[in-house]
Amino acid sequence: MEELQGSSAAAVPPPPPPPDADESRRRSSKYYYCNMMTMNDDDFGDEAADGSGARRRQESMVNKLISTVYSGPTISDIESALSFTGTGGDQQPIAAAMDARNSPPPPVVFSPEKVLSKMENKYTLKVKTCGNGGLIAEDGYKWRKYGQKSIKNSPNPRSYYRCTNPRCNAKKQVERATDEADTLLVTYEGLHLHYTYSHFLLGGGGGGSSSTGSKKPKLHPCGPPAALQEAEEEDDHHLLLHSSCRSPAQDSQEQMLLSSPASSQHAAVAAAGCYGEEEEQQLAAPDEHRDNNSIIDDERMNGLLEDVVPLLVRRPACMSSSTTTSCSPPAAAAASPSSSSSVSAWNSNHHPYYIDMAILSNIF
DNA sequence: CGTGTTTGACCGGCGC
DNA sequence: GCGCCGGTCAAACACG
Repeated sequence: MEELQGSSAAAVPPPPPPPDADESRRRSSKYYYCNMMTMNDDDFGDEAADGSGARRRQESMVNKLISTVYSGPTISDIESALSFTGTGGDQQPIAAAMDARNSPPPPVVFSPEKVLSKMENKYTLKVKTCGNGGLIAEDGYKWRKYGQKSIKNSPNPRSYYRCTNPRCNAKKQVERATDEADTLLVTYEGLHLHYTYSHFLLGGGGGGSSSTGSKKPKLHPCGPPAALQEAEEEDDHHLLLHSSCRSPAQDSQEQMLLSSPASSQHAAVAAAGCYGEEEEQQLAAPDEHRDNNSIIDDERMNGLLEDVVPLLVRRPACMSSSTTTSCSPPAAAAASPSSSSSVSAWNSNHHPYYIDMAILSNIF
């Protein structure tokens, strides 16, 4: 099992200290996670007894689950960070998100440029290559190489990649580890403000990759889940990125989320200026313009959707995993889209809160 | 012909 | 101010 490198540990803000040793123990306990997943109403005390129904209980459970087993920033944290307007201009966005968890939301004075710049962050992941020497950095995004540099004191050159989406500022640097020939150090910077390309492909019948799928798949193709499945079958050490592990059920979740007026991520993206003015208006009042499905389709075509949350938040550790088990839910769903068990489990909670179960399932 | 890669040049930050 | 270094640009090139 690959672990996040020290550099990544430095890049990713460490979780806040646990309130007590017992809490720390429980947080690190898989047993606790399992118990959380099987909690009944009694576990939530007043919240279960206030009569607000299963929805509230689900929200409570989800919030409690996240706040307990996932010490990193969450969707709501990102929202809080996006609306953060504190005077500490140097404050890291993730740190802001972390702080936001323990403080009431500040007044919303939105500044897209400021927020987007604040959201820039770097984190380094250690990625194993596959046996044939190729890179299995199937992170679901499409990268364009724009430079390569030989680095001092390093025998291996560093390659620079940029997301091909013109409205996305995500970048990454790839270099081979000096001490481990089969390991690549991938440094991500910036956010993807769009779907993963594999997400598109799920609905497109697979085969090929994105709009330029006919091109040769070199270092950073965005292979469809089917390709990932094949790769997985070929080599147990292949990496399966969360973003490449989307299941049809996830699509369903996202569509449901997007259909919801309370789609906070939509709001975040729209508010961040990632949509055009017309798009924002349509998002604000979709019923006045067209049905939700057409909106979703158009937005997919524009490549701008819920992926405002960086991989850092969504599950960076997945990349550092050398096994496929860490992504088992989506991987299983991708491998067997018709599997009712995996899909139902993955889609068991139709909830307006977009809880990426891959995050939870890969924490441990 | 469109798209992506390669690679030398250029630029800015930083230390001395 | 100078040189080093990392990051980016952009023209040339490769590929399907």
